[in-house]
Amino acid sequence: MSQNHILQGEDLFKKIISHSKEYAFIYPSSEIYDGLSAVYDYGAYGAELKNNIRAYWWQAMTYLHQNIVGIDAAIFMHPTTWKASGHVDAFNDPLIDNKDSKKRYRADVLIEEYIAKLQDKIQKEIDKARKRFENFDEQLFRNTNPRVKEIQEKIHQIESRFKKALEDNHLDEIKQIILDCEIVCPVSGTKNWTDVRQFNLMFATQMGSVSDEANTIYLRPETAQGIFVNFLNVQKTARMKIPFGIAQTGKAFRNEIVARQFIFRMREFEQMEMQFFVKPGTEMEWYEYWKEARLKWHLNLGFTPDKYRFKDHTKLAHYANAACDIEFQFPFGFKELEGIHSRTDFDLSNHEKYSGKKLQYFDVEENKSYVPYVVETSVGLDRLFLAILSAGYKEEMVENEIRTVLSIPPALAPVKAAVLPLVKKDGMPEIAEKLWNELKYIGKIIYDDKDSVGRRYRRQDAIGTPYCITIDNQTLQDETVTIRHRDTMEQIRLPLNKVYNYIEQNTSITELLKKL
RNA sequence: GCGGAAGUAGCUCAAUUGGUAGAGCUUUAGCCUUCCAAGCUAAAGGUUGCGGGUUCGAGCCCCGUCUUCCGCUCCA
Repeated sequence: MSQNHILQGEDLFKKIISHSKEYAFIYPSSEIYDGLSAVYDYGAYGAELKNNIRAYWWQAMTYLHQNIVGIDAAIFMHPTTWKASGHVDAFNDPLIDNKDSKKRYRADVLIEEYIAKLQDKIQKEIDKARKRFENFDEQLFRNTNPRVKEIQEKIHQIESRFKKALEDNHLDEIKQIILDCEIVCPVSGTKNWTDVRQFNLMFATQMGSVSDEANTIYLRPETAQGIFVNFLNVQKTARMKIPFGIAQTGKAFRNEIVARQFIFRMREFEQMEMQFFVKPGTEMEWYEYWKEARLKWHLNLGFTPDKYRFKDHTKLAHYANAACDIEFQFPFGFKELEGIHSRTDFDLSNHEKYSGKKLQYFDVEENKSYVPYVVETSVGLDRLFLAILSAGYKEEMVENEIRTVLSIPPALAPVKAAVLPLVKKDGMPEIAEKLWNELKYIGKIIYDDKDSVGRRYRRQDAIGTPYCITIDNQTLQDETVTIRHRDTMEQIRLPLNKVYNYIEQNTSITELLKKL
């Protein structure tokens, strides 16, 4: 009998990475040139699996809801988009490292903390004086006390230097301020600093032939803004009434300081996002609704529920009033798979402000216009891909041999079935070819007549093919074939003319959606 | 970006003190085979990540660089 070979953690992760490459799922980008850091390409079966995951999401969103429609916005967007969204400010951090403690800090935070310390000093002087004098006049004290005046002057100097340095993007000057103020590392206590470096998480490029500042555009760091800027277009032309959602899948780009863990954090990645527009005040109900709906969608894939959990955000982003993640147990621990955020009216209001265009909805029931609130669901397609691989990868002992099998949902499997003539003679290949030609409209079907049938079964196990159809001696007599199941290795016998429906039913995304 | 470890065939790994780059699996072609990686024959696959240096001679030693994994850090 079979015995599970328990794999976890780093061992499992390494196996998945090499399995991905060996079986045409994922390769490092531009590998013949040594690869490109944190960029990967999807191979023959990887691309199929990825397409299937995307289809499962897209159909669940847009087919199963009357009030959700999809769009496909461009990656390039007007530069002001990213000012309105907050990405220009929030994604621009001057960072500095202490060489002794190896700790990294935001240079602007170090300086601000130093200024705060000076202000504490002034406060102490004031508190002391308050105790000493009756009829204490704080303003007078501030204006006259030489010690306080001196510190106040220093703060003023640093602030104006700092402000100018930030505006001019003068990183050397920011470092000089840190040195001049003799700011030390809280951990090592030394002033042994590296240069200040700017980390902009957005990739910039030029549009048009002349490269100057004005032509700088960014590769989108999230797909959501393509939905927000199209809010009115979609609402009016697709005739949507609140509450309604807009769904989109597509590439996004972030110049991560550290991008790691295989395809978990890549510089180029694909998001599947749905922005749900609701009446202000009802957002928390919808937030709860989507939390449940999204978890259910994940659980419907059939992996054990203990691999998923919710994690509430304690520190909320600048746009959110509630946020949580659906975390998945990857080989390297529980990590974010999907984010569900209540984004308030932050994005739409800001786009109103920056564009000067009204982005409001006229509610006939309320007889008034308002800026809708937004509840967002955002999944990383690549992360989901990795989740499915890591949950599905198994090594079993079968008669003292290791059987490697990708136990992934049949509806998502890159190859739906393999057609195998038991031997390459007696007309079996001809029947198999004919069957392949019938089945090919279902999805990717493999024909294989090389090597022993056992070996062919194992090859299909390794890429997660749920069904193997074998044409054998009995087929020649009664037109039945065996269908062998990937997970149990058990076989059933079926008439040739029933095979199409059997495979189609058991591997269709539609059937998976019906279970939701 | 810092620190640690690593990089040899598609995959997993060898290669004595610095002395002719190998094996298993996989792949391809064929033989034999009637249900779970069987056997036989043959073939393919490498500028040892890349670039320098030391040496009569470098996969091995030194320097640089790229990539990956781990730990920090970062993740609106």
